[in-house]
Amino acid sequence: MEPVLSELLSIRQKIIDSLQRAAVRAQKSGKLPQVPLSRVSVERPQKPEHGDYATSFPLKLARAAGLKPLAIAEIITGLIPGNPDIANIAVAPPGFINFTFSNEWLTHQVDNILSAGDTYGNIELGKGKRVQIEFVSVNPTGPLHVGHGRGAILGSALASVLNIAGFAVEKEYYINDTGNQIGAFSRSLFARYQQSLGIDAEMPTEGYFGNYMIELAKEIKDEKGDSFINLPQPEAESQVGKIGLAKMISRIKQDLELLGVNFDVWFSEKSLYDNGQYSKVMSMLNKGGHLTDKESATWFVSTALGEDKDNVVVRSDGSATYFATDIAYHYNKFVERKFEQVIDIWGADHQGHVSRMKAVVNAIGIDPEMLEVIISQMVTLRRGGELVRLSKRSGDIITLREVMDEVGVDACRFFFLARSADSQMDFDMELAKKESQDNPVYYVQYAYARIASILRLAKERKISFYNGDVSLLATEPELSLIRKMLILPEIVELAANTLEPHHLTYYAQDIATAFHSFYKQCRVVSDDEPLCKARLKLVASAKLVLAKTLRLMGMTTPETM
RNA sequence: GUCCCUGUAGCUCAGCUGGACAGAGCAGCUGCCUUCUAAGCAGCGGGUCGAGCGUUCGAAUCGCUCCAGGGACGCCA
Repeated sequence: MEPVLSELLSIRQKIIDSLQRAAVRAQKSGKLPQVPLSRVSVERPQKPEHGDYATSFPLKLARAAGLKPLAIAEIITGLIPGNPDIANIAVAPPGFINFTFSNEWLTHQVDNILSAGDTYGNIELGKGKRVQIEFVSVNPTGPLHVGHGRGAILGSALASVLNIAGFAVEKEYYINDTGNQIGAFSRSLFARYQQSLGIDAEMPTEGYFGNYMIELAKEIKDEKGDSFINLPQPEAESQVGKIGLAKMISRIKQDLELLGVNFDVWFSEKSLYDNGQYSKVMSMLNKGGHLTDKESATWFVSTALGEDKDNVVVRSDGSATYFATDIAYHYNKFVERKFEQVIDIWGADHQGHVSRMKAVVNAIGIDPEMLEVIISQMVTLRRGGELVRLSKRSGDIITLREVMDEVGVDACRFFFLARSADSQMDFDMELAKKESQDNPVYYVQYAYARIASILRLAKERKISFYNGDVSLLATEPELSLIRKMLILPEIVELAANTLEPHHLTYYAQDIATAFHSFYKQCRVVSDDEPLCKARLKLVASAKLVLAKTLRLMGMTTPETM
């Protein structure tokens, strides 16, 4: 599908170009001294009276040029040729130039949005660049909790944004299916399995004590009977562990699907050993002089790359650390699969891992800039103000599943998405439920449902509006709504550039506000047939914009509420 | 001790690639349902943007120093 070039982004570029050319022309004619011209940028003014776009270019130029900013603004403005799309170009103190779209251009965008349809909001920022985004990647040794939910929602929304921003995105879940914790998991599960058969088995001290392990063991007992107790213990642990692991993974998959999160690839850590890539990258690092042996273990010499300490990659017992397989994994991403950009979303507890991972990426000859790590900060779960522990190893936790069941998937997604990954968040379930009446989630969806209701009525009355004349849209609420709808491509651009999908939630509320206000002030289905048709076009285009935004956030679009 | 994140209205948070009098939701207070959904609209009140210094024509935004909260510093992942 070929993305439709955004009219908004192209008119923005035209404004920038016209400013640039006017400045050059001013210099040629001697009105402006020959000083280096910085790159012109335009921004969106906060106040509507300052127009649709504004530049502070004259202010930036003033010092070097030795002229008053206002004078420069006047000179440049005088040299910008007329454009029917721009109704007004105004100079404002202390030296801004403000541009206001013409109503003709604005209203025409309604038709543009309608013809773009589902592709409205798509931009060509990524130019097909191959991006891998890896997130969640929770050890399959326990159920997902709310912190994982946050990462999952962040990752899936970011992937959607990057996708419509023109990147070739691949979503991946890295399954830690080998190593220490899997061993502990298997031993714990086998102990629980024996217990479920009435055998007095002892849980390993490093084991997983959550109730889900007891249920899991019982499930295996019910399905497979007592056949495993006759095997030698290591064999039995391994087999029971394998079954348990598969069950855990499928449970995680189900929870994520319920949350509206899915992956293109489920990548097995174990496969890195099976296909030899782990040994390959280790010998590569060794050849590069990045490894050293001391205290009978093998270390990655990160101090040589500016880190404050070295890190073990192979333990004295010969087993690989988590860091070591992560090196192989990133080698696989960059070298074997040739991703041009890799985004990892990790929890706050992995924050110390970032710089050594970048160092190692550098050591295997990859520009560390190609690896982008987003740290999603902690979620503190509360219930009526009381703190709920999140530790996976100790007993009972509130799972993501329970939270989803209690507050609803849409609300979950919106709440988690509404905060930037950088800030810790308190998630009080009682509050989330209590506030659900006056929730921003419903506010946005309600706007959508109202739109659907209008279009239903129009259909009932058999009003066809394909030939509506959008130039009849002239009142303030109508034009404000159009202006808000136009921003979507810029929001997509912003979210993709900063990797911050939380902007979407604020945009969604903005557009809902503009619509609710329009709805209150402008009757759509009426006897004034030409106006009715024009407004139906506006409403239909608003539906597209709202649907697109909600879908990007992974939320549902209810036709009625 | 070192490193990372955060500190903006009573509460939860946007804004932070410097720009025009600091924003939203919730909570509080006023009004508005004979017409497409009042889960809505219109309005009011509420902030020394943690503190200080600096850079700049201009700082919530950049730099430095403090203070406070959270997290990380394992041959765990």
